[in-house]
Amino acid sequence: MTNDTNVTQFTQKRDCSLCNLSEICLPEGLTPDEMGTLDSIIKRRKPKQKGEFIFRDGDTFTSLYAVRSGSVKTFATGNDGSTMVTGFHLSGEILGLEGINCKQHVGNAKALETTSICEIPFNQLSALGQDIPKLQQQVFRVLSNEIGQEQQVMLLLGKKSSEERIASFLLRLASRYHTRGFAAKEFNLSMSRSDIANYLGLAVETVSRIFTRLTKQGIVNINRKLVMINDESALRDIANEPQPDTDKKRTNS
Amino acid sequence: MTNDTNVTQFTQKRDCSLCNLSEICLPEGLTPDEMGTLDSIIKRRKPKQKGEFIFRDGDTFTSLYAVRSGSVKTFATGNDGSTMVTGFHLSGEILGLEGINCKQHVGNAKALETTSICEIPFNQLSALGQDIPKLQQQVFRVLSNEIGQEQQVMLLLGKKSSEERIASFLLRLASRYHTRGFAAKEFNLSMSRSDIANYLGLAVETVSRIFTRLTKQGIVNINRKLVMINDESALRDIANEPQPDTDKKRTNS
DNA sequence: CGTATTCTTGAGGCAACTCAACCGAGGTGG
DNA sequence: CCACCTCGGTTGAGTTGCCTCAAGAATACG
Repeated sequence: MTNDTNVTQFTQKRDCSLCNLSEICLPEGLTPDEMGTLDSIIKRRKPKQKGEFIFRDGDTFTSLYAVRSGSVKTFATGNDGSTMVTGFHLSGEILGLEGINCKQHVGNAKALETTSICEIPFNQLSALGQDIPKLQQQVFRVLSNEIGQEQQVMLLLGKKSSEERIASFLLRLASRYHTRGFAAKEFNLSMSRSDIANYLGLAVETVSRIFTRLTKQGIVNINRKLVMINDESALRDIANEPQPDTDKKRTNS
Repeated sequence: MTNDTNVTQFTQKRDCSLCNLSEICLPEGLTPDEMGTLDSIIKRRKPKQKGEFIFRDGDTFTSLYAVRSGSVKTFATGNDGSTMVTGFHLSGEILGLEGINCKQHVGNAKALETTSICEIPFNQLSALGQDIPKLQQQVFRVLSNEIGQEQQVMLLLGKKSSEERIASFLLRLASRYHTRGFAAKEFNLSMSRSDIANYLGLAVETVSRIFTRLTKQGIVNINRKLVMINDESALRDIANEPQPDTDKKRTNS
């Protein structure tokens, strides 16, 4: 869990089998052979620079996109031109799932930093799914997972206060970084305050205020883009989320 | 309740091919042969009465459930015991998609009225998907569609005012009834005000107030459970949603 | 450097919530 | 048949959390 790897290896390993994300990405659970077949359809283009689009609203849907490194935001553009952030995506996550239904992307995806992407042509993936049951299951699983995640966000947006939203957001980011093998207690926010605010349905000022409040309380330490979580338990309290079961006694009081 | 029509034909047509929902449900686009194969795995149990559960939070996931008639609400139960409505589901819609990922249902589903359900064992569906490409695609499509729908709700919850939420909600219901061949301008709310409020992230009182306000303005006519939409265009204005691309302009104001 | 952008901080207003009372339909039982 | 209760829905009054507006501070960038 070091940070030195920020010097992105351009000479990235091209195969899924060599990618350290294969455990949490699409290939999870495939045999080496199957993974090789999957590999053969995946296109790996040159990394996107910050601000570049992966796809745009209305683009014809042809592929899913897996984030290999870096991060991406997805957002919709309202009829009035306003933008509405619908998600942030870290390495190992799949983008573009909304497009399958209508063969057209609904929303935009843009790199928040230098980001490398694996492009997975969907027709070919679908065809492979016919031959490799486990792969079909994986696609189902990824789609289902996305549905579950979004329901979580719906709950957050519908029921939680501003402070709860921020706390949940930070915890969720921490947990996702942790899953990817990065430090969970110290990480960088690759998105702006205004992206965060937009995503959480808050005003920028509110996000800023709560960041400073939580910092003053010593629960976290947020300075510019750098987040340190000092008291995860307190944060979880604020977020109104159950403590993880690492601790034997659950909700004694 | 006026249950005269509730004496539904218990002897309902059992085959997808005879179901008037086949156009919008899972079998959409399958050949008669394929539909027959799909049919063979579908279990049709006796209808659920109002208040009965289809599945509960934490239940082992084995099947998807298609609403054949009636309506269903899905809801999560918070750690504090509070309930949070995550969706309403009409005929032709598929429930339980969130469960695929972890082989366990996340949330509850409960009939809002007498409701008949087709149970689709997922392992068998998945296996059939291997043999019937079009079926695999359909499952992908249904999952993707759910993702898109949920993103819409996220937007609604994150950015819209109470009035916009109500208007959107009514329009969406109308449109869904329309798709199912029911009248779009006049329908029944099978869910309570408090379910609606909970779903939309509002207080019951707010829902009530806006219903009466919209009624006084003549835009709709909401009396008890019965909704009539008098001025769809105005409602769309309030919802801040684009007018449908109909050649004839309805707004002659 | 100067300018632009992002972030922070403060003051004030309003939309939606909470609290509380009332209404009306349905159901129950005397 | 009416008295009573319950429960969902409506309405009003007062409160508040978050937004808006405005201005200043910090940082990025050409």
